[in-house]
Amino acid sequence: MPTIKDVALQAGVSATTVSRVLNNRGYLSEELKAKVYGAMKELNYRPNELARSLSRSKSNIIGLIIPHVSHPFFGELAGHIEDHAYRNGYKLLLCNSQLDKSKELDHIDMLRASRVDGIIMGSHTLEVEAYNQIHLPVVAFDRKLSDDIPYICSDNYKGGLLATTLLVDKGCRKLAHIGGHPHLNVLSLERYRAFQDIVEQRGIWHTSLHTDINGFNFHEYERLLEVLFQEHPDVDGIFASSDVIAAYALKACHESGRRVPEDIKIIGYDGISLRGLLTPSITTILQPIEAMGKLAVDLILEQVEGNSVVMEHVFPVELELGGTT
Amino acid sequence: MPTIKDVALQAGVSATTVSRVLNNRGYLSEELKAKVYGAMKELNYRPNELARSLSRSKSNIIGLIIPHVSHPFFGELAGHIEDHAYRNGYKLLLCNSQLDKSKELDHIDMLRASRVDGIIMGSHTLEVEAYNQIHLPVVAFDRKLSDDIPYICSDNYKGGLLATTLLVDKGCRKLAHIGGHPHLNVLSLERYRAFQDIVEQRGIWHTSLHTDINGFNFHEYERLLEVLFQEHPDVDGIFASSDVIAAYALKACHESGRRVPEDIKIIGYDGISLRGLLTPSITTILQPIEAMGKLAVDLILEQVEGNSVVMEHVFPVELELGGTT
DNA sequence: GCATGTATGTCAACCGGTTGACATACATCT
DNA sequence: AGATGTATGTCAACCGGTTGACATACATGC
Repeated sequence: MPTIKDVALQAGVSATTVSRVLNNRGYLSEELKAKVYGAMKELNYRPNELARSLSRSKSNIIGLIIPHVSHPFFGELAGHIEDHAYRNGYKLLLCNSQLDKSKELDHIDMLRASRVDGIIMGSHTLEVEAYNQIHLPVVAFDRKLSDDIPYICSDNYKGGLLATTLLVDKGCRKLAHIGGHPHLNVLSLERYRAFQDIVEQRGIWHTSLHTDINGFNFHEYERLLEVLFQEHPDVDGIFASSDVIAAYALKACHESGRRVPEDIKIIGYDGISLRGLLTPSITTILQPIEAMGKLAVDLILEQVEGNSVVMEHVFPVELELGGTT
Repeated sequence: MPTIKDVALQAGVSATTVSRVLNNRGYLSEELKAKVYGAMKELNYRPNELARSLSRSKSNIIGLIIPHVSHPFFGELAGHIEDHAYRNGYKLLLCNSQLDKSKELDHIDMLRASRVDGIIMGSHTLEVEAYNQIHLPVVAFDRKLSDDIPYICSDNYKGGLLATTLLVDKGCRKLAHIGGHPHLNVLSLERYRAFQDIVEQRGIWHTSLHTDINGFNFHEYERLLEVLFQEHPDVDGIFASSDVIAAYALKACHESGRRVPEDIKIIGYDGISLRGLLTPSITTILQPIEAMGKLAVDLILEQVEGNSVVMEHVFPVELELGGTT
């Protein structure tokens, strides 16, 4: 690959001048610019971003750590993040943590070594201390990591309220909740808190199952549903904390001869675009995924520019009625 | 962030020595290593990968260009590629082309400027010439770009054969094929060729619709199905060139009161893991997505190491019977 | 006639590592 | 005693850009 010196030679100017043209600094005649750009084109020259990043101490790379891109929710989120980063001249380094602590730590280390300008954490299986030592712009999804790491989430409590209320109002009397492990300190647990508040307040029978709602091991969901129907065959309403789980619940109902929504009702959470693909389409709580991804990038950029940012970003949720309620 | 000089100072050795320890070059006593590693730990030091990459002329980054990660097939593929790249000490720079020529070109340019060690092309909307000018290790999915760019695909013709034969054998007499645009020079068109060969050979009525099978605009699929059922309400078999399209076909059938598989049969292609989520689960042609992603990374690594590689990699496909046939 | 703005050039330091060349010193082996 | 292996050090060049300092020269305005 040609270097700036090759371009300088070709154009008959100095390397400094080429750099000036490249960065539009100082006085530059149209003539000179044409000459330099011409030489670049002839040599098919691209400035070495590694060298630029090194001398500027800025890589224009954002790191993204999520459980796994193959999970529909995170795939969509990652897609929006890449789109928005690209529009702002940033590149995206993608990391799947697979919800494995050592992998997540490795990835954080690697991103720091790569001198990314910031990290978006969609996975956070570690202790808060680990995140405080990053010393880089960070944005977290769905978890408050510390007082100076901004976080983005949907209005989880409200979403849980809407979902549970709908099930109860539609006549469900034996409710099951399927959500994340309580020991993971994520904000989506608020959905469960809302569920509990409603069922207890209305005196409704309920049970709750826990799993990795952001995991990628979909077979676990199938087993979970099996267990649920075995232990509580007369459950008539399920609030699943992700659309993927809701989809598996729907499938389990079909396979066990339960009619949805007549015998049992199901509501999910997330609003992944694949929700419309199912029959019946699942009732769900919509999170504004695109806006959330876009904001994550913006919050990194603001921090990169040294601006102070608001720490808490709660996005409104919306109930979307489908055919499962 | 501390530099190698800070570590050297802290450990009371020279920067060269620290670099030696870091890269395990020359004679090093355990004592010295302990001293240097101790200093690194104290300072929370991470070598600057930008500087290393620059001086080694090797970034350990692989670029991946796909239509969009939010498309389930490419999300899964990207997931496996990241997993395997990570295991080999490589990082992944993710790019969504959105099947837009200028975006794809921009991304190629950007990856070249970032001095990635290789590019995996899952999107290729440009003319072959554009790819020949990359002058970097490249691997393509589902398209032969030139004589020296290795490519990976499934046995498309065989897949098309299996799919079409199944529909015919199960009694379908009015077949529709939904696949990619013929002007895109992709190998998946072989699926259509197999379809044509079978239906013509057996003298079966057929029609064909074209769309961006790798696109992300799922609403287009809905419109397409609407058109199909309006123009040919008596179609009794659909071969969709992706599972996502098959899923939309299934949905359209449900909504229009068609019974699947009694009134109409559907078969997809890809074998995305979400296929099991639908009811009935869709019959499909399985591609070994994980193995294909893994090979893409391996082919880049082989080229990076200067080894010659086999150019054509056709993976076997498998028919998976679901409930839609 | 001098200040100011425009247009280009050279030189060297710097970003943070890597690497080859060379020096030194001690231990061991023959 | 000399060769060889082990262990560390210094120095400088290099990767490919960026940037500040400084020099020069011509045009224009007052």
